[in-house]
Amino acid sequence: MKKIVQDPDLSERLAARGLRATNQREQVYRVLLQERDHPTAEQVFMRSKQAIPEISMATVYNCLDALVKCRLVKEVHLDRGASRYCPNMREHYHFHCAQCGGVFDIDLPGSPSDPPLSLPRGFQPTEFEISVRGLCPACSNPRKRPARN
Amino acid sequence: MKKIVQDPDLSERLAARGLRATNQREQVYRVLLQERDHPTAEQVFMRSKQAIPEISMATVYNCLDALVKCRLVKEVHLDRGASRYCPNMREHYHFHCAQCGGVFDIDLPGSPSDPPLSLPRGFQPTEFEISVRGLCPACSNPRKRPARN
DNA sequence: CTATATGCAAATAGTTTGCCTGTTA
DNA sequence: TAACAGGCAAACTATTTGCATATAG
Repeated sequence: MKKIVQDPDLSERLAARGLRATNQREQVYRVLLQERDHPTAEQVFMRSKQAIPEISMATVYNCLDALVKCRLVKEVHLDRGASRYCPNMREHYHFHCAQCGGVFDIDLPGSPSDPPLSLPRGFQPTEFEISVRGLCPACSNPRKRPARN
Repeated sequence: MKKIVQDPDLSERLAARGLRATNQREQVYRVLLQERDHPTAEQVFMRSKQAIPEISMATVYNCLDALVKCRLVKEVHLDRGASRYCPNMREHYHFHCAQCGGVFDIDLPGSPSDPPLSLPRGFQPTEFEISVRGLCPACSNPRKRPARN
């Protein structure tokens, strides 16, 4: 497929990170930016197919890996199961609702790039991954809005 | 296999949680308590075979699940890849060394069962999982002790 | 004696790889 | 036009399941 339309903004963001701007990469990134619900690779695949029907799962994985490696996207691991992808690069953690399955970004208190936890002497942290399970506001208040599932 | 030896301490701990005390369960739990290096199911399997050569991988998974469900053991998710298992039930988080691969338990500051993070109004946390990647003391100080890998 | 656990093998989910073709820079 | 990306199918890793037999309580 020849490249038909290219989104100059997305192309530039990719190029700025040293990534070739292909339709597939732009589409995968666009999908992540559009619905920030922390989709799995499978979900990204489904959504991307709407614009590029011939896209393959392997390409979706390749694109996601490329976006993660160049730090435009974060890979999120909640429990076992499929990795989820998140284009929010601010320091934040994830709240995973046990009832509705929703994943919420929650900003860390304190100044950015300030370690959210103190570590014993000698440990040099490079990356934090924090996830909290429980009930989100809607699901913990069933009178106001009954929990779906 | 008839049960030959039973460790009264482990049996009781299992029974106290409503679990039948089988040789396999005791052995799996014993393996976790002996070397607290956060082994994968595969590693638990290998070590358990030394005492019970006929133990199967499916049984190891069953035992681990049972131990996790009755809250004698925690399942730990570092990056993608195999789940790891940890018999330390104090509130703590994990430091995963990017160099040597070691996993370290680090106690949370503050009083136990005091939420380690503040959550926005309405979120009801039940479980925290915190992992930090980086270099452990030995690996971040290569002059004193060069990093293996 | 009965509910539950084990062991085996086959099935599944998620992800990765090899290889050939197509496209970007 | 060379290096890199895409598509397809097969491989792989971690885990789960179905079912017949064995065992704990």
